[in-house]
Formats: sequence, structure tokens, C-alpha cells
Amino acid sequence: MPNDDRRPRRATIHDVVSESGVSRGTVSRVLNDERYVSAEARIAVEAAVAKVGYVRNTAARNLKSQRSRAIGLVVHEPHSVFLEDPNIGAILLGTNTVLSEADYQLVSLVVDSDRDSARVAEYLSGGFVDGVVIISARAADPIARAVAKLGIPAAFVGHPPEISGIPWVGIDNRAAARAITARLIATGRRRVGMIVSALDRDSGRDRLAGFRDALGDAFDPGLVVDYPLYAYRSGSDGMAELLRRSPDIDGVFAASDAIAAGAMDWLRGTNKAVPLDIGVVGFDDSAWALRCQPLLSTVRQPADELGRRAAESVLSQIQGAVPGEGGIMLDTAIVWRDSA
Amino acid sequence: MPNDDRRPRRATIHDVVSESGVSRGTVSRVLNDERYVSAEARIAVEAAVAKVGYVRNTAARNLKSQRSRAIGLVVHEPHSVFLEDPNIGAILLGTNTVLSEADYQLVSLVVDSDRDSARVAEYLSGGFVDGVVIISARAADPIARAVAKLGIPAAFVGHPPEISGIPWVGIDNRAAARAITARLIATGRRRVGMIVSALDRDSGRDRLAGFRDALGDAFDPGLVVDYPLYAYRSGSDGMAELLRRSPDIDGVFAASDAIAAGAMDWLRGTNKAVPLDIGVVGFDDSAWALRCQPLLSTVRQPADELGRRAAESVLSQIQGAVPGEGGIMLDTAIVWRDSA
DNA sequence: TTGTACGCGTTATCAC
DNA sequence: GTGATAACGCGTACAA
Repeated sequence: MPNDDRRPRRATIHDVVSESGVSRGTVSRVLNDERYVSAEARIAVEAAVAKVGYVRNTAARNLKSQRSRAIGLVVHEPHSVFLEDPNIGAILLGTNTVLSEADYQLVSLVVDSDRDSARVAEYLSGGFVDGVVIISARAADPIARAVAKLGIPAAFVGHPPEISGIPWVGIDNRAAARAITARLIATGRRRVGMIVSALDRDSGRDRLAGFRDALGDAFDPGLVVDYPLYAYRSGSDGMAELLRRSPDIDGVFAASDAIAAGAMDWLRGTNKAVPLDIGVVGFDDSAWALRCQPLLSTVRQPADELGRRAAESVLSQIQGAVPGEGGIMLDTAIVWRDSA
Repeated sequence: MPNDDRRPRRATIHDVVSESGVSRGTVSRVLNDERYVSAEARIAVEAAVAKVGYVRNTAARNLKSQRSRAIGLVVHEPHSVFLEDPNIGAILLGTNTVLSEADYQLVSLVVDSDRDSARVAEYLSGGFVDGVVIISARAADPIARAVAKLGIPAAFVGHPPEISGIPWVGIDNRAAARAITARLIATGRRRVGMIVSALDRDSGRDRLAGFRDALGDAFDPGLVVDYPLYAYRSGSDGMAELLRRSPDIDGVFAASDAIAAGAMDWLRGTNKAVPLDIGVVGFDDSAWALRCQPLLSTVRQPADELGRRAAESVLSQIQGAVPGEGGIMLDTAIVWRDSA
């Protein structure tokens, strides 16, 4: 094969061998700081390494050792959510914290199209990672399928439906939704609606279920509007729709803080005051919550901890542990502020 | 070497060979969809692949082909900024868009500690990527050094000082800062201060320089306060300090929207009204800007485009192009809203 | 059309 | 202590 680019070929052990005059075995021993190598040999090798600019090719080493000491993090969110949702960043940093401590390299892979999805699946099965953490997988996800087929250590953040054999760590969305809706009712709201989102995932479905639990007989399907994305825009559109359907609405549970922010901004253009005429609550305790006027009451999600636990699960599987069926649910907390 | 974990060994071409009865060469040809393979052989191989569950080991293939079709994205930001700055996400998606189209896999590497820094440098020089995009590199960055030493195709987003030979794409921070400060002055502000940040990087230094340019003789060093991070907290602390130093201040240029938001929230607790008593402007046109009350006037940064251009530069270098000295500056725009 | 043999850059296992 | 030599899993020139 012709060397079609003009870039200089990187030095290999072989170059160090011919430069230093010692054998490949000895060079390798020096490089890996092993015993049984003479001082002269060591010096000769080190000089040669410096001279030819040798840098170890870890990829080749991994081929031999059959492990990469790298773990993938797949982020599968639509464009707008990816940009707005601070939980993703926190999960990423939590995951990285644990892996970094164990001296594993975290490599993040973002899925932003079907093409990405296929390529990432290919990447994960290519032997580049020893394990994988997957955020917000979809039901018929080629990535989840690839991971399940290969049987590489994996953990989901969030609980994707209809995929078994892979452990997950998430929050109890239903209980949290029930709790915050209950307090909305306890403060005297009678006509309580919800802006739901992401019904194709457990988070969306369970938040709706919890809302329904809390309302019991008072649940009115007409006061539920559905928008696919956990986004600001869903909030403004959703609030407008709710007011159109039922002008006497006096409470709203938004499925995320971004949605709540959109809803509150929309309300500002109406004659309804928050929290006097209508109470609004959100979900996530993200940066959005603190930027609302008045400050948003919401559910705190331990995003950082989600990442940590998922990473720990993957690491333990790499060490041979067999994950139990089902998943781990982390506690959430209600942060009661001024919006309801 | 004992197979110390109980995980089933993944199938290799060799398994397919013994299952199908044809030779390794033929198996390889079927796998790569080449010509000169009989129908029977193809069928036999495909059946065997399905039966043993063979999946190609791309890592091994790369060792042979000497290319990975993967490109690294190094994000080097402190914790809080990583979580708050939406530009990072936009740059990431922009980069991914271009690479995805060229069928390259983007792998993101976050640097959150010195340990990460060393490991990422090691990773980049390990032969896992054909090129790298680096966001907000530091001057004495081991990562930038490693990349420069190896000579792998690279591009910076933002202009790190004292590193040459690697092209960069950024914005003209100085001109943008000059322009927005000029408009602050044009609206009648007389005592204008600045909350600067990140002076260890070009963005921070150049924004300060532009501010100084615009003020000319009116520049007062006493009205400049410095906080290391582009963060909300820097804004509240900085605003408090400015008011302490000079209660008659009537204009503030915050080095980022997050800082501006912190400053405006602090002002809400004082007797100074925005924009009546004091004008505030920011930088980035991030989500922060829209959450300010009143809406923040700021500088729009084409983050998505920064990522695209950096990716394009790396791709062209992979194809043999030699990058010119210096970098590319993208245009910014002032978004004039209500805060000044 | 198919099979064989070699090399990609490392590390590990042997004799010496 | 050191130096051959055999893997790791794959692609491919070359011979058949």
C-alpha cells in the first residue's frame, strides 16, 4: 500500500530496536518498566526512544491484551434536549469521576441521527471499549441490541422498556411525580393539568402515571397535553393549549424544568399570576428552575450519582460480577420554592 | 494467559473458518463484500457468521489499515462551566454533523482533572483516532503537547496562546467586545466597568482588550474585577465587588452571559434598576440571556459553526492538506435586547 | 475463484 | 539479563 499522505510514519518499537541495538524483548521490558534489565540497556533504550520520538501504540497493545481500559458513554438525545438538559452533563461528569479513579478512559459518543446510531453500534462492537453506559436508550435501539448481542458489560441510565439482561439505574419517576402533584393539590389547587413529554420512555410514562395516581378520581384526561420533547418550547405551546382547553386551570405539573420555564414565560403574557392564580411545578431541579420568576418548585434528580452508579455497575461487571435482574432506583427530593 | 473472567470469548474469523469450511481469505472477502467469491462460499460463510455470532473486531482491522476513522474531541473545561455553557454542546453537535457526514466516528473526551489530562493525552497518542479537535486548550497543556509531538491532524476551537503549528478557529473576541462596549457607551453610560474572566485564555484576554479599546482614555482599571471562571457565581460576586468599589457605576460588560445573569440577579437585591440605573451586557447569547429579566443584550457566538469548521480542517489535514499558519476568525453579531 | 503466508505493533513465553 | 518466537484478529499480495 502506498503511503498516500505525506505525514511521517510514527516510530515503532522496531525503530527503537535498530537505534538502540538491543532486542525487541528488552525494549518492551524497558517500556513497561519491568525487572531484569541492565542499566546500560535501559539507558540505551531510553536514548533511542527520545531520538526516534517513539510513542507506544496502545491500540496494538490492546489487541494483544484483549482489553482497552476504555468505556463508552452513549448519549442518545435529540438536538434541543442535548443542548438544554443539564442532567446529561452531570451524568457524564459523574461517570467520568468513577472511571477516572479506576484509571479507565471514558469516551462519549453522541447519537444525533440514524446514521450515528448505526456507526456507534459498530464502534461499540469493534473492540474499542470494555463496557458501556447508555443514557436514554430507545426501545428498538440498534445500540442496545448490539450491546446485548455481544454481551459486553453495560448499564443504562434510565429504564428503557423491553430490554432485559442489562441492569439500569434510574429514579422513581412515578413516586416523585406523585409526591410533587400531591403537594400541588395540598396547596388548594382544584383544576390541575399536566404537560407530559417523552412518552416513548419510562421517564415520561412514569411521570404521567404518578400524576394520575395523585389525582385519583379528580384526574381529567382533558387537562393533559403531550409534546414529544423535554424542551422550553413544549412548555409555552403546552401552556397555551391548556389555557385554551380550560381557562379555569389553577395548577400545572410540567414534566421537566425546561417545560415549566416555557409555561411560566407564556403565563407572563396572560392575566394569570404565578403562584397566586396558578401553581406551576417542574422536574429535574436544573438551572432552568433558578431562572424562573418566581423560583420554580421542582424535583431534584441526583444526576451525578446516576452516572456514578452506572459506572460502578459496569466496572464490577468487567471484574466478573453478574448483574442482578432489574435495576436500582435512586431517591429524589422535592425542592419547594415559590412557584406553587 | 488464563481466561479470568467468565464472559464467553467473542467469535473470530477463525471460528467462522472452522464452521464454514472455507479459508480465512475467503471469509475475509465475504465480510468485505469483495468480488471473486462463489455463491456457495458466500452462503456458507454467512450461515457460519450467524451461527457463531461473529462480529468484526474493528480495532484489529485498524491496526492493519493504520487508520481508525475516528476523531477525538477534547473538552477541557472546569466542572461548573462544563455544566452551564451551552456553547460546548453546540460545538460538539456541529463537529459531529460534519464528521458523521464523512462517516467518521466522533469520540468525546472530557478533561476534569490532571489525571484525566494525562490519560487523554495517552489515549490520543495511542492510535485510536486519526485526528483531534480541542476545545479551550490551556497554554501548557500536556494534551496539546502530545498532539503537536505526534503531528496528528488537529484543530483548536479558540486560540490557545504559545502553541504553533496547529490551526485554530475562533471568534474575534476583541472586536466583539469593542463593539458591544461601544454601544454601551453610546447609550449614555459614563462609569462603565467589566467583570473579566478566564484571563489564561485568549477569549478572556481579548474581551478585556476590546473593552479597553472601546473606552480609550475613559478606561479605569479600578472598575475591572477578575474571576477565573465563566460562571454565574462570578457574576454575583463580581457585581458586589464593583458596587463596593464604585457605587456610581452605571454600566457593566460581563465576560459571559452566565456572569451577566449572576450580576443582574445581584442587582435585583439593590436599589439599582436595569437598564434604568445601570446597563448590563454579556457575551455568548446562551440560554442564560433569555432567562434574564430584562432580556440580556449580548454577543452571539456561532458555536455550531465553530465546531463544523474545526472538523473540516481536521478532515482536510487527514487528506493531506497542510494547514496554513494562524487561524480562522468567524463573525459575531450583537443581539440588542433590553438590559442596556 | 480459493487458499497460504505474511505483516500491522505489542506483549508473553520461552530457551539461552 | 537477554534475544528469538509465537500469538492477538485482521487484510491482502501472491500463488495455485
